[in-house]
Amino acid sequence: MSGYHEREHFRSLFHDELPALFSQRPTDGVACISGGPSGSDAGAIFPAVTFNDVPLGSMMDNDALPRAFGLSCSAPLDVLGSGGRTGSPELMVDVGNGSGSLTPAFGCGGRATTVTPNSSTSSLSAEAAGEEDADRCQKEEQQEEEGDTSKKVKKHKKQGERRQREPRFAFVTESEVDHLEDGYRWRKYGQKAVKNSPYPRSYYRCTTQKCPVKKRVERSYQNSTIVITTYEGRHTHRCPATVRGSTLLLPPPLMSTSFFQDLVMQQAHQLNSTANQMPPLQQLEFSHYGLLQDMVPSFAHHGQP
DNA sequence: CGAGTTTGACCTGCGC
DNA sequence: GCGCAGGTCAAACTCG
Repeated sequence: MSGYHEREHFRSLFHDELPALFSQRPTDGVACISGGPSGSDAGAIFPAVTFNDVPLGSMMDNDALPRAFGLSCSAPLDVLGSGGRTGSPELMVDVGNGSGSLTPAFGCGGRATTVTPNSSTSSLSAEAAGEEDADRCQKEEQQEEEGDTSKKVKKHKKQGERRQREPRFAFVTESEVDHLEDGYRWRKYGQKAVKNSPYPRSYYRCTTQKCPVKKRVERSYQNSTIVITTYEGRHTHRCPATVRGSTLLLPPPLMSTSFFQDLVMQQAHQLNSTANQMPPLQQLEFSHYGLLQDMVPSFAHHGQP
């Protein structure tokens, strides 16, 4: 089977590229990338939650995943994705601090019929960045107190407001198109050349008012057909594509969203309660059509104000 | 004319 | 402290 090699291919891709994406590696009590230098699960066989016919637009609701796994923004979380060339989007989630792991993985059993015309493969990764924010906020506050007058042009921070960096989720997508259609509207606000890469990195912001979500798009310098899209933040609104009525096209749920969420939250709870033990990998095998479609739009409403 | 893109300058964090 | 690289801003520009 080629699946293993494909998975390894993307895993190595992540190891090469994600350090750049996730340059601020958490240190204490946080998760490590699957199979990474931490070696937490270097040889692990990832359990699979399988779904078919995943609309990428739904997956792109980056808010869904942390909630799907019962994690708050501050939860230590790394999600590592890998996938194959044959339209096999996968999602791997590692939760823990190296002393344990919770690794539900989404594997797609082949045909991925996406709503986007320009994607054939996608994967996902995430990071939490709480500690860094604390430091940053402290420094910002300090700067304000000191009345820094060297800022000639602008201040990035709002007065009296702590800036928090949201969790990030990186999709690795094989595509000829840089900016993948994901159902949301984005406005490009910057582009930077990336060191050691011939391809620039583009910065996008959700155009919806007061929506803080940003995303970065860059190509792999190793494989120019691979696009790495990193989402940051939570959408404060529904996916425009969904609002337009696409939800009516979704198949009826065959497994309840709450069931899945409860299951994963239960695992997370188990992990927390056995912090120093290696929890058994639990395998979830869902081949039901439309599981994620059921999961994601529903989660998109959880925790909304 | 409004929305989106481009691009140079500036800010920030981090390693040395 | 300095330099580098990533990230962001905002004016200028383009496009429909």
